[in-house]
Amino acid sequence: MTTQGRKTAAPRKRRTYHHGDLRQALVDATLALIAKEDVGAVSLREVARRAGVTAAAPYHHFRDKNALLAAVAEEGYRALNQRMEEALARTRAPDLAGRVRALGRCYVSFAVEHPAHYRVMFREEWGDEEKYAAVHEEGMRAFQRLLELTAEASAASGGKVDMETLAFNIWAWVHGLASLWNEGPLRKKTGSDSISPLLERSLDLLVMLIVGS
Amino acid sequence: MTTQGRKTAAPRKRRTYHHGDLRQALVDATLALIAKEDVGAVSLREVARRAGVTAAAPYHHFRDKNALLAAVAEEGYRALNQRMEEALARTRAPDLAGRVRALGRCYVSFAVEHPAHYRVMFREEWGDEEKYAAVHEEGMRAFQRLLELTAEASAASGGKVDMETLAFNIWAWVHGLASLWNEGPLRKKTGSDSISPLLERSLDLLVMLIVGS
DNA sequence: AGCAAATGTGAACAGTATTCAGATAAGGCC
DNA sequence: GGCCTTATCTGAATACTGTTCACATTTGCT
Repeated sequence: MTTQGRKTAAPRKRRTYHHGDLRQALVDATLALIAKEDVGAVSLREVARRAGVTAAAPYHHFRDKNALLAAVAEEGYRALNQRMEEALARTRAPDLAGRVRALGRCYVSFAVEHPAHYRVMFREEWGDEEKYAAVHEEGMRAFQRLLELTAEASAASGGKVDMETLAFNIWAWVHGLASLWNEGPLRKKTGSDSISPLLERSLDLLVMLIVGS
Repeated sequence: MTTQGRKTAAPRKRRTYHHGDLRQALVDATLALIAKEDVGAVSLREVARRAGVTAAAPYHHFRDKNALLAAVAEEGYRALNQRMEEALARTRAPDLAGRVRALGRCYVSFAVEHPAHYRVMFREEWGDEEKYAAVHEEGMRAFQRLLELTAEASAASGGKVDMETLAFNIWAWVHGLASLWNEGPLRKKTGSDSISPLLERSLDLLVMLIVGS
């Protein structure tokens, strides 16, 4: 890759031959790398280096580089799910609109506060459900939470719009918002360094659509 | 990367020492590669090989690998712009809703029909406006087209929603739809192999929001 | 204590981006 | 035509990468 003066230093000396919790250390190091550069800039060797271990060691914990990235994605989904759960529990306006707001706000906030995690969560790689079953399961759980809301909305509208279509579109909406913010275009065009103002106005529109359908 | 038996054959013999139009040949080869695998699977050497040239030759046409990808992105934006222009011209229901439909349909169709191009267009890399000015300019042109529509919509609503917020949200919406389709989740959850049905229902919702705002 | 399984090391292989000096062709100028 | 500057391409070199392998070291179980 870039021929910058990457510190090729040997891994830090460990006192013990065995690391202790290499698996998590690798996941953490990976996350740190993605955050600093890009998911494409992650090299297994650099990850191993940061964990204080040689390049071959990770293969005792992950089938290959993709499996390591999948573990990061899985961790991301788990964190998102937990956050969504908390957000729903904490909502003091538990009517439909209030919960839609809470969920949407929570989703976008997560993506914007953890762009590294978020980017890894959406990769074509995880399309193979058998190979990456864990990623799929956590992802499904999040979507399910959304479906519960749109089922209500759909029923309230007398079934004019079916719940799946509604769920797909809300998902696309917030995903697009988060992605375009993280990838740059929106952040650049708004000039702001916080997505909050735009997010709140967007939630207004979103609620408008839901109750008006 | 993968240790599959990649054909490491030497570049095809050319009659002429100079290629003729290496630059475009490289862009085309890159596109073909992205389409077959992923943007991460593009190697400059393989691109050069397919163009029948050695690994160092591309450096006379592009500063580095990123510059080559940027050229692909730029070409993508140009194609999208042209398509949007045609779509607007061809619309036989030129009222606001009709044009929003046309533009949205055209945007998502492009992204779904050219996932390779589309994926390259949205990379954080191009954030540096000075380095990748051409990419930015073409991207801006597309957004401008959208702003014209939302300006009308905003005015029609008596300014209840400002045109930029509206533009951002419509963009996020269609971008999310296209991305989630291309990355897999939506394609998988709908079970369909065409986005058309979902797209049309989504456009219904989109129009509902616009005229109802 | 002893042994099998889990976890680490080093060296190897094939592939990658990028640079550089030198070879070859094209195009303008006399 | 001849000549020379510039653009383009080659080959070899450097420093990376993912992955595999035989082997070393611990740990946990009996």
